[in-house]
Amino acid sequence: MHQPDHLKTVGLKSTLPRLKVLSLFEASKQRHLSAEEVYKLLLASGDDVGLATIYRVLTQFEQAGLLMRHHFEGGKSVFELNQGEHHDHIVCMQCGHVEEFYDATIEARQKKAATDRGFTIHDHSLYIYADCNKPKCPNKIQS
Amino acid sequence: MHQPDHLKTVGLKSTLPRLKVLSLFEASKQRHLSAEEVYKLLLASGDDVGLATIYRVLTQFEQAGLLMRHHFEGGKSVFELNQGEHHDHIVCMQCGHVEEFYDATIEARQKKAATDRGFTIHDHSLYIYADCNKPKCPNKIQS
DNA sequence: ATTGCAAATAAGAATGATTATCATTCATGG
DNA sequence: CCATGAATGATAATCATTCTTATTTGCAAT
Repeated sequence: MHQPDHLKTVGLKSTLPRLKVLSLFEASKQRHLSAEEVYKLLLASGDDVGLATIYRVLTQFEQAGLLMRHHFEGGKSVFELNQGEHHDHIVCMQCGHVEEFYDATIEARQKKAATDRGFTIHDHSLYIYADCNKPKCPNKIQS
Repeated sequence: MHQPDHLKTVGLKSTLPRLKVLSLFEASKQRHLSAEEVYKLLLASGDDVGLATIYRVLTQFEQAGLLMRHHFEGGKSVFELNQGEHHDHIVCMQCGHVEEFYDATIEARQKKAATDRGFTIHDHSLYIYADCNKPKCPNKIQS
């Protein structure tokens, strides 16, 4: 998926903490992780990386375009691997399950809404909050 | 705009702090206010309401449907009067200027995206981050 | 291999937003 | 008017995040 020196190609030195964080995102079943979750997962696998470093590295990865930051409800940021294609999110308010979707019409209408008002669009965030109605939905938010 | 006992109709006692906060939103030129801003504006007009009360009242108003809470970038919540019609927001990243818009197509496509995946939609948030390109844009975020 | 220095790290203090606590005060029904 | 429960305000607590600082590391040039 990544060359060992992929970090260098984005202008970051290949340090152990950064490699650990990156491979965690590549290996994890959960696409969306918060700083706290990354911290705990690394701890659990024996890699004791300071929480401050996690925050720094996540921010660096975001700036480098490796990760994408999302502000879901709840005041904490979650990150996901930026694997090319843009998409928006549907979040289940019961179990926290996240599904991604992309709708070209929505994208186009957004651009139009912005340019019609003289704005130059930089970015946008669209989150749909819903119930997933899955039988497996544990009906509680996973922290 | 509001009957004097409008608060009662939503199950809240008509207390001074609540009336102050409500009329601030009704009077203010800025539709979007944070807790801190409400606090300072009330202070400035001689009404010394505790910050904790502001937070409490804003949350109560949100639950009562009087106010709508938004999570813009920057980690703090902003509130606006819930005056019926739903709309989304374009936020200028330079000056913080906010404009509202409504696009029926976007709304419809969102509903479709959710139901197509078996979700029951509860709510959504769509923020477009952009440059407003206004000559008056002071090119810095207003805190 | 050694040195030097910028970059990176860990630890914890500091910050900013928000919530919890709790004694006091207030609003409202009777 | 008065009791009673709700609301308030001052303050402490909490939570996520950022900053500070001392220390360590990467790595290129000796």
